[in-house]
Amino acid sequence: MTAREPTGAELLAALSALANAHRLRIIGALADGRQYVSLLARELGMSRPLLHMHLQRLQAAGLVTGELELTADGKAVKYFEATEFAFSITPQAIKEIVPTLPESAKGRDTDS
Amino acid sequence: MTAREPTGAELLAALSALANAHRLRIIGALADGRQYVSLLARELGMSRPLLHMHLQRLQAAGLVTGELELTADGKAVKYFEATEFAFSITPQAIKEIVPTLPESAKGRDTDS
DNA sequence: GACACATGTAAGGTTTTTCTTACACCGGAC
DNA sequence: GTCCGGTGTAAGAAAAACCTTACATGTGTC
Repeated sequence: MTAREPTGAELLAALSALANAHRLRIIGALADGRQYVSLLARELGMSRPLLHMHLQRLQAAGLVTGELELTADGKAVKYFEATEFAFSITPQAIKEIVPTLPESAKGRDTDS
Repeated sequence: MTAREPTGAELLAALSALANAHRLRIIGALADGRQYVSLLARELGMSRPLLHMHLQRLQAAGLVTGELELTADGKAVKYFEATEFAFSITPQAIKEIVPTLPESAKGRDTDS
């Protein structure tokens, strides 16, 4: 089930996206199933624009996916759901992805 | 071997601490074994004060531990090592720690 | 038409994080 | 004493993240 080991950039993006209490609650709320933005905002007690921003951040990291749908009565509603990610975070795992981090070639030894 | 499931605050602190390329490299460098600050700074190509700050952040999250030692020639050197943390990050795991997040009782819907 | 409810986004301010520079201390070697 | 290498920390600027308010769109209902 483990799709593929993430690259350094991907892991960093995921960790950054999850390093926020609001976004953890969003993922927690979506763990059961998909939900649309306005209702999710009411459930979580946050403003729509704020939720929108956090969802963008989570989607950019590949942690959630959004899909715009049209209900029977013609309303446009955007449903989000959590992707089935699974990260194992250990010192050893981090050590292995460090070489794939961006600008990891930056810390060159003293070439002077 | 899994010591104990982290609380929401602990997980959030760990994720926040790991959401940084420098700190990932620090953990990666310490995955092999302990090292002292000045040498680690040279290896990673960053200034001592900056490394000091990042180590403080990692230590505050419980991801590294520091120990001040005196070498045979009387120098005071501070060694850091990575703790043996292991986090499994999945939507379901996040859902379970959400209730233990600080101020999680804030956005509570009208229980009615 | 006005209203309710869904979407999105831009502007702006506040707060947090990040990083550099500069300073302080201690102990051994020259 | 001066130099070197280790420690720590404070001040302040720069950058990024966070959040609110306000505005824009569209559709169905009254």
